[in-house]
Amino acid sequence: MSEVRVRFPPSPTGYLHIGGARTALYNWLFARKYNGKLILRIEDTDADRSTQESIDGIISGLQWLGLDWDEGPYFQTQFTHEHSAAAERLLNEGKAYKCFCTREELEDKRKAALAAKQDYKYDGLCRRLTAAETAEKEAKGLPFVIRFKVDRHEIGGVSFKDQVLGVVSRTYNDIEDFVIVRSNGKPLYLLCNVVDDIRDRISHVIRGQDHLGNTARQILLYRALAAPVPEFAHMPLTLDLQKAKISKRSHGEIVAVQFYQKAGFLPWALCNFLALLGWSTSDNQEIFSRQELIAAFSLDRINKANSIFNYRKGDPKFFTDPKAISINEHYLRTMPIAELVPLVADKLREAGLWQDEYAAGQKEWFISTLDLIRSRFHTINDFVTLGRAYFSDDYEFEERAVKKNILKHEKLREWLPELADRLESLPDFTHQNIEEIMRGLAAEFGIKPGILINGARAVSTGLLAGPGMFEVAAALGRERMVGRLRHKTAGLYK
RNA sequence: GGCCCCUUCGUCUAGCGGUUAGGACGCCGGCCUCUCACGCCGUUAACACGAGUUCGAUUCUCGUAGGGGUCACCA
Repeated sequence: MSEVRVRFPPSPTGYLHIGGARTALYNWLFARKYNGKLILRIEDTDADRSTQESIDGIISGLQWLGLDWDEGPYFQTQFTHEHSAAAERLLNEGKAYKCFCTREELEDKRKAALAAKQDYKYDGLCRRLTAAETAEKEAKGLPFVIRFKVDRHEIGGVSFKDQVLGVVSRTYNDIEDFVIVRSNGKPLYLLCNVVDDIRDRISHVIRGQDHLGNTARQILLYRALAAPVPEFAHMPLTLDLQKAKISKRSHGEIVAVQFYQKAGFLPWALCNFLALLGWSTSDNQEIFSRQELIAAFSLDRINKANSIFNYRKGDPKFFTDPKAISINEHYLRTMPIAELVPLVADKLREAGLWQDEYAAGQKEWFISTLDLIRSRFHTINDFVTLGRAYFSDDYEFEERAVKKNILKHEKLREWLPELADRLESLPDFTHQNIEEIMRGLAAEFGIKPGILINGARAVSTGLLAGPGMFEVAAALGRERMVGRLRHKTAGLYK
């Protein structure tokens, strides 16, 4: 294979959504696998809808995901003259023509065709204009668009071998003379895209299947411009549970990459999940490091069928596709703890819970505490919510925890402060010693150890569930543990 | 409606003529246990339908149905 050059060309009309991110990811994987180049090109020709905010969002989203590019960002509007020149060239070579039909005329014909249940395609009225007629209309100052002249003499059509779909064909008859330049002189997407891909020497166009219908027309353009036609790979689309294409408009932030960033996802976990949405290996491996995924990725193992992004609106436990969550959890508890530390530190800073000591004198404590609590967390946000009691004395009490583990046993009001006394006098505050004390005390009281243990957990962390209590106590430290048992217990009975 | 693409458990998927149709997530159950997770073990659940080709079709072909995409002077 000669030099691999692929591109990701978002139009900056909204945030980066997961479908776009997946397209970017597949392009990135392909480029990295073949030591090629990934080009980022912002397709901002639609001035009305393009915004700087959107551009910033797309770029920061890609950066967060760790998808780096080699060239760009280029901006399509920077090359308007090239697009126009290409149109001019096609016009001069007789491969395109000026069309003076008005929108109204076209609209009427379209409606008439629709009413008669006929398929509408441009009838080629202006294609049949003589040079003199064209000149005359132009002299009158009539506005015109430029249409590409689709070959009408040759039978057959355009066909290409899609890297995902296989051979895809379309007859010339099904392709109308499409507009390549607006009446205001601005070139249209179909042309711009091809001209840019030619200039950027794109070897593989990897994009969504929603572009499948554009491909035949674009191939015609490549040929007319005497440029080599790239390989195409059309990825399946991502649909929602109702099988509608996911979009920013109808699905909101759940499909925005930024949402996952805010929700405490690990960027690579999201990439890993996205990679699996429409692609797989023959051995069904599902967890991949970067290097593994780059090595394993291939276009021909991209699934042909659309996949469904499985999320249930309004279910807090599954606020997004459960598989995405489970992959995130997997990384959360298996990734090297050293890599997790800075990510959690950022979240703690945002929440105002960070202390510089965590990176200095208490570094070892900080690391081991994260390690202790991470196995039951779903996202890194959980460190500042469910994990709050480890970093602050100001934490909430879960109602169920208080009810079930405190109020149910009236005597805990005395037992827990007593436990505090015992713990305070412990020579070494290790979890083994703590266990000995707690079990011993429970025996003295003649109660099941669980009552004392769960009560202590509820008071010291505010939660119903958590890691083993003796380790929790050790992590909290003698001072905080004793203090909480002593001073926070009574208040819970009010 | 025209054109194009697609169709295996609820979801993501493996399978490329002969399999008890496999895995993952979710669900449910169990083990572990101070709780909840983790981990481990197990259960539930699928080849859209109909013809053909074949000794034999989930797999190949053709229909039907269903789904999706696209039909702009948006990208």
